[in-house]
Amino acid sequence: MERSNFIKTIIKNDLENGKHDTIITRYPPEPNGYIHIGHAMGFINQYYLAKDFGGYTNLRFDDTNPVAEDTEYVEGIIEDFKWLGLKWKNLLFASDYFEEMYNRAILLIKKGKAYVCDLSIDEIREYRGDITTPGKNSPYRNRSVEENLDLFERMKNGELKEGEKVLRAKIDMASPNMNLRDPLLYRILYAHHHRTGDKWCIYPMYDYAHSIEDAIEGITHSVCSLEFENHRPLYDWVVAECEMENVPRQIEYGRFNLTNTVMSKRLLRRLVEESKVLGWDDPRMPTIVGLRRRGFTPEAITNFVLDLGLSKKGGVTDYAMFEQYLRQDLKLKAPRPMAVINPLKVVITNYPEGKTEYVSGEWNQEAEEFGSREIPFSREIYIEREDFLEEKPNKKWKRLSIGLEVRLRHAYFIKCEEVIKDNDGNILELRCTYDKETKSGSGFDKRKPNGTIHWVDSSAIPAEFRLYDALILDGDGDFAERINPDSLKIVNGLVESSLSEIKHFDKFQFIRNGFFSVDPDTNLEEGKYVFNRIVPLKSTFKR
RNA sequence: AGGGCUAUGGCCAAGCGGUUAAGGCACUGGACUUUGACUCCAGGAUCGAUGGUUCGAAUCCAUCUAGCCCUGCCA
Repeated sequence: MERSNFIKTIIKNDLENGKHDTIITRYPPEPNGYIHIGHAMGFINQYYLAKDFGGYTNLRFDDTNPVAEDTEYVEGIIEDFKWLGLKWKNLLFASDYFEEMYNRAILLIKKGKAYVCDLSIDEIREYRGDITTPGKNSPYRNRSVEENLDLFERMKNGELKEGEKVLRAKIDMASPNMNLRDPLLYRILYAHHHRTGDKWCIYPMYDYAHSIEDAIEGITHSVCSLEFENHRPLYDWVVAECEMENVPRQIEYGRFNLTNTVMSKRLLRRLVEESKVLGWDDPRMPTIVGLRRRGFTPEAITNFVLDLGLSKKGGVTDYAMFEQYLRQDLKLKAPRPMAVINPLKVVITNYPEGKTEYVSGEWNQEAEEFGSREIPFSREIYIEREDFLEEKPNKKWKRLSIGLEVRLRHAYFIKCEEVIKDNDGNILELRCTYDKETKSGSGFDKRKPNGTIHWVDSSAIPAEFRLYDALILDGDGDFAERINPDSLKIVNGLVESSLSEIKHFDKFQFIRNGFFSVDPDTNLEEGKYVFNRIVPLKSTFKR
């Protein structure tokens, strides 16, 4: 709890002043789609806000619009939040309170604070006025309490058609805050609700429902994003006029965005529907299912969100910051085997044919508990094509070139003697010699190699590597025109044979290549190995 | 009669009248290195602008500028 933010300050004060003894927050997703990292940020913050102060959080589905919502989504959302390691005291639904909301609406009517309005949707819009001109009172605004009660009853009983009438709060048609111009409280909807079925045909609107939900649950701090700031007066109005016992305080924070991606359900849906990505769980998607498949861990996401902080300013955070949290998380957790993504064959001419020896390599030199494995080494090996240039381009070049000697990690120094090319000049293979004296671990220090490169031998397993890049390119303007056509590259390479028994979602740091996660497309029986690159390693290498 | 909100180095973000204005990411040097990784060291802002209050202001006041949100029977 070292890092402070304005909401923590508020909570701390409320605790010190004795306004509250326990802090209760809530996260209220609408079950109408998949959640993304922006939602995760919301819940993670609410969760730790309460937890850090000894309180708790409720997960409450805001299911007041049956037209858009579905049980399928609530299950998906729960699964995603569980995977993130989030915990909630109560799993609730706005629909749990429909009865209570209905009763409070009647109270409002009796107090003369709400009325049934017959205006059509277009008329309501017209009467509302606009930003600079005050609205006009609805001609139905002054109906008697008895008439309102009767009409509202008939709305509830299904005696009216959709759109025929609505229940409205009686506040102020001239308010500069549009939300206070007699906002709608209930509308008629003959839609099947995923939980209440056909029991109701009137459904409460967000502003009315949300306030009551929070109050019923005794939420102390109702945290939401900035766009609800203008709704706060209405939120407070509902809580007060409905005479709710608990008075929650709504606090708004700025949402965060990440560079090189999009964070809106609408846009994400478009990517899926227009087949710009393979689905909601495409590893390029910022959805939780996407990030998970890509290989991001709950710890990396949580630490990132917590360190990001919270403010009223929102903003766009560098994707690089997010990547760094993944590297930090996996640094000591992932074994570090060798994989060659773009193989170039190397024949070690002075190594005996048919011979295979085993060299020892620790799985992770920064985490000894991983131990080590024996890596087969033989006459034919493969190195990364990018690790060879015929001529050393500059003094900084720390890889292989003709006449140069490099260390094969965990094995021997090899020296490039000859390049074999086809008729078009493409490099087919390299002929090298090795020096038996230089074996790793032998303590050989007579010469310094030109660098250390990774390799695999001919027992390596063919594998598919999926390399991801920014989904959305930098720039302004329509995001559709900034979709990166090269956000996914699929290449075929090799991984060392010790990875034969991997499981889906296993994570590795392939030496010098980056962090990878085993994709669920992997099928060992079929010999199909698929690795997603989560993030590359940082590099100061410049050509 | 429009209202609400925001403004601290490239990006997040602490700071709440007296600090050499935290920290992370990014970037640039350098050390180390069997990953050009990791780790370690070094490097940058006077706080949107302008006035004012004060012995003293990023922190208080005024004005201005820029950006975001609000006119769904969505949430």
